[in-house]
Formats: sequence, structure tokens, C-alpha cells
Amino acid sequence: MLDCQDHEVCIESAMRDAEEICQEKGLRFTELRKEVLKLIWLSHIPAKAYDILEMLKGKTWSAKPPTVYRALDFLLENGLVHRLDSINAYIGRSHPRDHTGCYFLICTECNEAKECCSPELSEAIEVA
Amino acid sequence: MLDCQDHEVCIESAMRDAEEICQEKGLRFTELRKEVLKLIWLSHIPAKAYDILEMLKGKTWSAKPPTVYRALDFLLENGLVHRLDSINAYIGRSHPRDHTGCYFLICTECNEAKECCSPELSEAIEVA
DNA sequence: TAAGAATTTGTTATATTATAACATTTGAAT
DNA sequence: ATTCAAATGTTATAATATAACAAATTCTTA
Repeated sequence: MLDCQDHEVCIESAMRDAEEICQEKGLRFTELRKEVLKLIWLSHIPAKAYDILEMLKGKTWSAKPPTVYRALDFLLENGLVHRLDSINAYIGRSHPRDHTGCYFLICTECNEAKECCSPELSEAIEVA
Repeated sequence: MLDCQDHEVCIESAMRDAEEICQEKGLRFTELRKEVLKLIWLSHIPAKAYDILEMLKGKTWSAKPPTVYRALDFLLENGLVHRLDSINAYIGRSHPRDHTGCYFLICTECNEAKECCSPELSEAIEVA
């Protein structure tokens, strides 16, 4: 379903998209923000804030909770990641340019998350 | 939208439903659980766990966090309340007998929550 | 290019939300 | 009455997130 053959390619593509989007919008895609986005993209399993924090600590950064949460805020605000409320976790957006009509369903069994972007879904929600 | 003319009636109806459902299913609808459900139904604004805790303390109970969370677990498991993940809050279920095909949308502006039970919505989600 | 303004990051502390673990009480069923 | 399971009490702590202020960096533009 997630349709990822080669995850290296997947990450690179996501990072390239992010670079472009930030450029277009005149946003500052700093090293810290890049690193956090990369860490989130490490897998298709949603990442927890404090796990990201631990991973950051292994790097140059003197990371503390606000370090991570501020980067996450930036990424969320600009549509580069999703927050999965039901599991307090963060996951990369597969197509960060499509900002509307895209909902997320999370399997309650396995936590696998799926972006749902069908127009039918959007419409059904509108009229609900 | 929430369509509540007289909230007293609304509460009574919800409590009666809950009583019936628990009876049918052979569940123990204890005083504590009743009280917590009542507190959640106090308004249509979702209730926070620690607010419920404070309200309970005003009553007979020597309430501590697990007191509330255990009651919430019971109510959640048995479909009597919803947990609104995005705001960490709890709200009474309007029609606790319909357990399927019912989704929740929460206004990101005002936090007003809306149960969405249209078959169209369910279907769109199935096929998404 | 230097000064001032705005943004980002660092740092300390603390708030908020939730659960683990074990003891005690209560209720139901023999 | 006894036993067993379920519910509640109690203490402690885990997990998630933000407030507040200081320092560093980057951007603007004079």
C-alpha cells in the first residue's frame, strides 16, 4: 500500500521535494529542520518526538525537547509531515504539494498509516 | 448542528441509553462510571481528563488520575464516549447503539465536534 | 558593510496527559 | 460463608509537550 520499493529513493525524493517547496515559499530549511525531516523519513513507521530527540543527540546537536518540537512545528505548518494524533507520532507526507482533500487513516491493529486522497472521500466528508 | 434544544433532556436521554446498554450487555455501570459519564455530558464541549478529575474531587470520591482514566477506559470500550485524539478530550456519544460507520470530525477553529455517520462517508473510506 | 530587526536556536524549568504496580474493597456465584 | 473476579484505592513515575527568557544567527536596508 505504501508502495515503496527502494526507501533510499523514497527519502531522497522527499528531501528534494521539501527543499523545493521551502525555496518556493521562501522558508528557511535549516540543517536542524532537514535532519529532523530525514529522521522522520528513516522509515514508514511513524516517529515519536522523544525518539527523534534521542537520535538527534547522537549527532552534533545539543538537543532538548523544544529543539524537536520546534522543528516539528515548522514541518507541520508547512505540510511536510503529518501528526498522527491517535498515536502521538509523526510521519512524512508523501505528496506535500497536495494540501487539500487528503485524509489519514491509521490501522488500529498495526499503526500503519495511509493517506487517503480520493475525491469521493472528500466529497462524502463535505456533505456529512 | 449538535441539535440540542434542552440539554437536561439530552443528558437524561444519554444516561438512560447508557443504563440500558449496560444492562443488556451485563456490564457494571457503577456509581463512579455513572458520575464520570454525567460529568462528560455536562456540556457538548469535550471534557479533559484532569478537568473531570477536579470535578470528581468535589464529590465523595478520593479521585486520582487512575480513577478517571479507568472510568474513561470503560466508557470508551463500551462505546459510551469518544476520545478526540487531536485535543486529548472526551465527549459523549450521541447514539451509542450505532457502532459502525460513524466517524468524527473536529473543527480546527473552534473544537466543535461532529459525528458523521453518512453511509456515503463510510463507503468512501472503505474504497479509499 | 554596519546597525538594527527578525528569526532561529539554546537552555532551564515546568505543565499536561497517561500508565505501572500493588493493595484493598466490593460484588457475584457457588 | 467462601471464593473468585472485577472494581477501586494509592503511590509513584512515564510519556508528551510548552513557557519563558537568553544567545546566536540571518536578513534587511540604510
